[in-house]
Amino acid sequence: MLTDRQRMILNAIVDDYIRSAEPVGSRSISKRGDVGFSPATIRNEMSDLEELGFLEQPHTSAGRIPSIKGYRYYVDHLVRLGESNVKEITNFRSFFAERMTEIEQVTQQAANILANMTNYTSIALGPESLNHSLKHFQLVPLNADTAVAIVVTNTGHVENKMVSLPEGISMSDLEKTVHILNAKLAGVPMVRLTSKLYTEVGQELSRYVDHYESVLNMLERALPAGEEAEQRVYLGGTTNMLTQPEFKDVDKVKTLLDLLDETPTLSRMLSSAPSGIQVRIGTENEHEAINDCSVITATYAIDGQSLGTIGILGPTRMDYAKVIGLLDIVSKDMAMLLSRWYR
Amino acid sequence: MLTDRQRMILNAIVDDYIRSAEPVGSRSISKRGDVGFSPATIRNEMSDLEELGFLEQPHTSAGRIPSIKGYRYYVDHLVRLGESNVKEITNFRSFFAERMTEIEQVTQQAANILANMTNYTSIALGPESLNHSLKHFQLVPLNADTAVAIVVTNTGHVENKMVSLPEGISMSDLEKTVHILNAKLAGVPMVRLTSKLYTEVGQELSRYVDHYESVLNMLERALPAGEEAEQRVYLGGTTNMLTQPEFKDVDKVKTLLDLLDETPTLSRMLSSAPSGIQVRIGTENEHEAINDCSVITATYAIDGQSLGTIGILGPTRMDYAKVIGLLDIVSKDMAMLLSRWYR
DNA sequence: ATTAGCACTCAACGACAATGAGTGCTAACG
DNA sequence: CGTTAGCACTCATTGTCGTTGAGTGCTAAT
Repeated sequence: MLTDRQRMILNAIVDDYIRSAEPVGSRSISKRGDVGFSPATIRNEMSDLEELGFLEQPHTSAGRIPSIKGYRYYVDHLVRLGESNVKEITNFRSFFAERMTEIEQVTQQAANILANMTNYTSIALGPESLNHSLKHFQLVPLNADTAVAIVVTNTGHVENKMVSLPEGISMSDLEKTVHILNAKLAGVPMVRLTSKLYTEVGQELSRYVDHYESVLNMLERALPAGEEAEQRVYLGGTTNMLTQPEFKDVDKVKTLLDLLDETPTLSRMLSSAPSGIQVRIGTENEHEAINDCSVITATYAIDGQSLGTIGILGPTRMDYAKVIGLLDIVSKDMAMLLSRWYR
Repeated sequence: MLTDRQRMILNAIVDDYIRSAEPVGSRSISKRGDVGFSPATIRNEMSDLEELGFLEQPHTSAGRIPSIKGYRYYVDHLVRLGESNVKEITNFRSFFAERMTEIEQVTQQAANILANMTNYTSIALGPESLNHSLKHFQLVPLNADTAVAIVVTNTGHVENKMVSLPEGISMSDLEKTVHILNAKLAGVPMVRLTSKLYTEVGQELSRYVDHYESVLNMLERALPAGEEAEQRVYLGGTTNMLTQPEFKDVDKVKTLLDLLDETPTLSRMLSSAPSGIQVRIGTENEHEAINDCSVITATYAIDGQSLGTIGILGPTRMDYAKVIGLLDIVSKDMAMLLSRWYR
């Protein structure tokens, strides 16, 4: 579709624009050296490239900037993933050498480090706790009518919630209840807890415990309901975008930051990403607020089971080579790191 | 110190400036009606007020704006806390009518609502968990060498942490350990846990459990260490500031948002607030990033014991009357709401 | 096919005048 | 004597108008 020379020129323009954030003209390309043609020749090619939709001109007497289509071609065919900064990677690994203990911490840290290394904003989606299974359930009564319900998953994730106890329930009944629940539901996937509660626990409960219906009701409220167990979203470097020249306008900043505050939206955005690395450029993103941003996501997995997603949000003019390389490595590292929890 | 007329004029200027964000001139004051003098007279007074340090002039041919000292006088002597928007308050209360179950949720919600009502940024400091005492301790083994340690306080707050188990410890020893710890430390204030661990639990443990030293060591890591149990900070309306005209400069925005990301700094800032309502105007704040902001904090307490602090961060030109009134009511409501947990 | 040459376009910048909101001062007024 | 009308003055803001220079597109020469 494109001649070699056109590819070279497109590549040069995108590279230059990524560095400078300013429209690049024929002369500066010519001077770079790697395209050995005169400005005039390059101009002709640029004109063609514009006609083909790979370039745009902010106004007649300015240089060219890549269009969405141009970036897309660059990402798909031109970007070379040079040995992504070795120093930074070892840096990343050393951070995690001291074994972190909480899965949440690991994810948050990874997000922070990625944001620091790239100077863009990072968004990480923790492992879906719905894939986990119940390890242990516990009720800690605080006083006569309230208790804390605690759920521990096989991965060490803990959720807790306050529940009000059925009136007049006895301590021993409470203990029996917890015992039965653990006996029957340990090992059950989190998603199926509520349904299994009725099929498995119900009758057993009715045999040993008074008012078993209200107890059952209480238990249902105590267990994390499928929907509300939203995947947690971790953000890193939210303010990094403010250093990018494309965000010198406060209104733009506000719409972006407001989007970043909407956890459910982010969650949906990332969880819809396919496995492996995906690049969504400009208007390829659904949300208008980031129509001049790009989002690169990497989903990591163990044995084909997806564990989580980590993404970088930057201006369309972002350093694709660096970010893709980094995400590739980091996502693989994450999978390794997390494998501890998933044996 | 000031004549009645000067007070009236100062009040009018601050009010006007708070509304308009623009230097206010003698003519506009005169037209307001509540100061029945000609522009010329007002000009003379304004000149005096400037000499006294209550007003400032951006440049010779502009109106006046209040100085820090001017705001201070306004806050201390002039502001009238008119029945702070009844609708908004009932609004606030109805939000909490449906009893929230988690103390964290309550605080976060309060922060969000305050931010919405004021259109400024709110910062809330949760109740210090250090005042709480141990209700229940639990170890849930995940596999042969790791377990989740769970600590429940008397207020229903749950902390959890992963610990690696001493090698080759038996299940029954683990159970004994947990049992002993609960027997000995239930009711002990969180701050004293670690110290009591050695004095109270140590020898008991040595009597019943093998390798009791490594077990003790593990327990110490499992309990929340005093320092790391930082008070949690809840933010609301971080992006609200971006709608304020004083933040049309992205650099300013960045320094502010960066400050808001530093949880420990915020925590220190709020926790140093005295009981009751405090107003810190402009440079009265230590941090340079908010030298043109004001922070109003309210600390709420039950029976003289401070439970937490809630604050509003806005431009110096913020609506003091509204915010102070609101904070006063909200902080009292918070105390009531939380009293449930602290009986 | 490539490139030198040239006319043309247009954002960015600076100079300059016009505008007008606001002041300070002086003199008049009740 | 306190108040106010009048007036000259200041200065940020706005708009106009060349100038500059980076960059293009086209044509003709190589």
